[in-house]
Amino acid sequence: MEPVPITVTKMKDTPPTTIRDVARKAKVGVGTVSRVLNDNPSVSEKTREKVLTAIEELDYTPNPIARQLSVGRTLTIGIILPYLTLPSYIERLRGVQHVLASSEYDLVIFCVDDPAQKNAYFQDLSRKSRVDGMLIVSLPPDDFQADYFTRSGIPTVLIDSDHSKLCCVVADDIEGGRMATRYLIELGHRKIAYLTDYLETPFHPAMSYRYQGYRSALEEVEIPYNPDYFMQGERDRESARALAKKLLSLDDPPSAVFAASDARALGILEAAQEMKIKVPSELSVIGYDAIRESAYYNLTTIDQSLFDSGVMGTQMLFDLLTNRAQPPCKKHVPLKLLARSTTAPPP
Amino acid sequence: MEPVPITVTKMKDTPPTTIRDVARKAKVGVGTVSRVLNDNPSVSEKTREKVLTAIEELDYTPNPIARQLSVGRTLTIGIILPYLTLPSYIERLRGVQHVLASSEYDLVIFCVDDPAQKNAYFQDLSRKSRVDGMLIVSLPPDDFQADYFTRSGIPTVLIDSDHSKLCCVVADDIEGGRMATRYLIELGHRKIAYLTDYLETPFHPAMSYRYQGYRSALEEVEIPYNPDYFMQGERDRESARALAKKLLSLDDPPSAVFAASDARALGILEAAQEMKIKVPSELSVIGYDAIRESAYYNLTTIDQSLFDSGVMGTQMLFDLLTNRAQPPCKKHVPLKLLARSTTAPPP
DNA sequence: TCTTAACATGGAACCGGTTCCAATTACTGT
DNA sequence: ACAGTAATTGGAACCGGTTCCATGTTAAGA
Repeated sequence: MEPVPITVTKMKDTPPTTIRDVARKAKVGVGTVSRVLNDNPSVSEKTREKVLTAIEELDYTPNPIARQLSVGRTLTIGIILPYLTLPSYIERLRGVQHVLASSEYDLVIFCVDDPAQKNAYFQDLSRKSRVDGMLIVSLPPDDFQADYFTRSGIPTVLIDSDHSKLCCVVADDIEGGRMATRYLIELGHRKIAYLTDYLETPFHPAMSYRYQGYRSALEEVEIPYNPDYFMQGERDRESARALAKKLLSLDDPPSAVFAASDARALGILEAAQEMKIKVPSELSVIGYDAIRESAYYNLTTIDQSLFDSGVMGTQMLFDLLTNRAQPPCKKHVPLKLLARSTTAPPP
Repeated sequence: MEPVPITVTKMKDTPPTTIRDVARKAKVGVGTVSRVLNDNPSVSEKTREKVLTAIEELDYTPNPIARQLSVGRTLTIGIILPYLTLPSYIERLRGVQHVLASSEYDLVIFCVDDPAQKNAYFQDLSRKSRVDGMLIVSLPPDDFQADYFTRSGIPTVLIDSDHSKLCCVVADDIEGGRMATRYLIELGHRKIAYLTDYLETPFHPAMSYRYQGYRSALEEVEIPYNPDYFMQGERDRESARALAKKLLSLDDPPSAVFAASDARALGILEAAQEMKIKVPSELSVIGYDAIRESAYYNLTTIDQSLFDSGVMGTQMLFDLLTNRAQPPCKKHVPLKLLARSTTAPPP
């Protein structure tokens, strides 16, 4: 139908304008053109004018790759993160993005779908795509991999995972678990259930730390641990709902549930609703993460500052890049209990 | 506390190994090393062995930037998309990522927070970060900007927006709106409300196309348009809930609501629940987008294949890159009505 | 055994910038 | 007017790869 746009094809074959073309046109040396491009003050106003005119006339655009090669920096940072399904990853990504937007750095993302890919990225990344620095979200490297990062000389920051040799930004998950449990205890609960991931095959260990916090808070006030109140399952809402139903059908059901993630907590709320159990008067529910949706349901939860963790990680990476910091170093993101309306004293 | 890891600093200053170092060590020419690196068959097994050993011993990693400069390709594609808050953007991003993961291309993302930034990216992008191709999600370029993309020679594909000069992957929003409305009509509804964004200041025009589809479906069966049944508001769930309450409190409330997005539809479901209006027996609700959550609530909705649109856009971009296609070209993503359980004949 | 083609290899030139050094020009003070 | 210093400027060398061409080697064919 439409005529093939010949001009486009022609343009592609035109050799691109280089800095030497500009220099020739402006009758100056390439060095001078380069100085103009980089706002070097030692260029006279007259010459600068000439060069700018030539640039304009030739519609010249400097080639960033060539620049990168000669200055040795790519002005790019990479981020490795799990497949973008969970809101928590996205929230952290947004934090990273927020800091980068006001910098001159670009962000290239590597999504990890499966463990094999994780290893591939971890061990082979710098070969294919040179970045000035690297952020890794929620994916703990093993010793060998950590060593690779150190050795490769690429500044690296872990967000939401931990390694003694690297810089990292983590939440104190033990403390978070303790915080949530203590809050329920303070409200007067003693029958407190815990709903979590499978601990034995942890995707990453945060869940088991939260569990430790839970156990320790119980011990503090000498509430005996009741294995019936401990449930493991998939990380999605659906399976949490099923588990919660089992839990609430016990002969002696808990008066409060601590869910290791908000997604699960929402599943519990639904189970309660279906079983006509009133929240919070008959059952208290506390979540973990403070995802956006949690606000919407007025879920009491532990806010682990997801967005801020992205911000902090990126700033830490900048500190590494400018030699204001040296690995290893470790920062904790602040934890905050958001007491909303799914928790109350027991009946 | 911890001793400063001196080794790290030392490493950084070590000049990196180059292809010439390898050539010297293996006692071959640089060309040969390059051929080994690129699996060029015209290298004898013996020489290849020698080179590989040298690479191993020197722990050599080729510099991708240098490679990019000489081959003239960056193996990177860029994506411009709105701030990552809406699930629909993320879903499309995942589609893009899915295709890229099995390719040799990297993805660099540019998030647009505000209109000024959009313009900045649109007009200045190729200067700072050379990419081989560009994907643009949901952000329609004006004529000037479209021209810039054509002129710059960077293959560009629009996803979820449209321009006569560029390649694009779009959903037929008029048809989608018609589809949803027709479905309600077929169920027997005649009092059908429409809940949408503010149409007069459209972030992008899809919403108003859906509205056109809605109107046209009504006309087909000569149902007069009732302005009371038309409501505009913010794009979030909360405001949809408020609007829905107004709508359902009318003297003659609608028997069905078509929401221009799933987020809104969920808000409507909540409003109905609060007002003790049974869905679907007393009220039918249909959404748009088929976000993940919608499945969870069994929401009837129009599936506009968000993930697939990312996939298709990326494939189209590859076609451009390999000259298998020429702009402009246009593809429609398939639309599918997901009849789930929030719709039924009117009472 | 000699010719010829196929194969393997070294290395200069190139990609398009930056940077540094030497050379030129402009300006200062006496 | 002139030395001495500061401000500009040109351009070669460099960043680290790829590619092409000329050359040397080997194997096949007559």
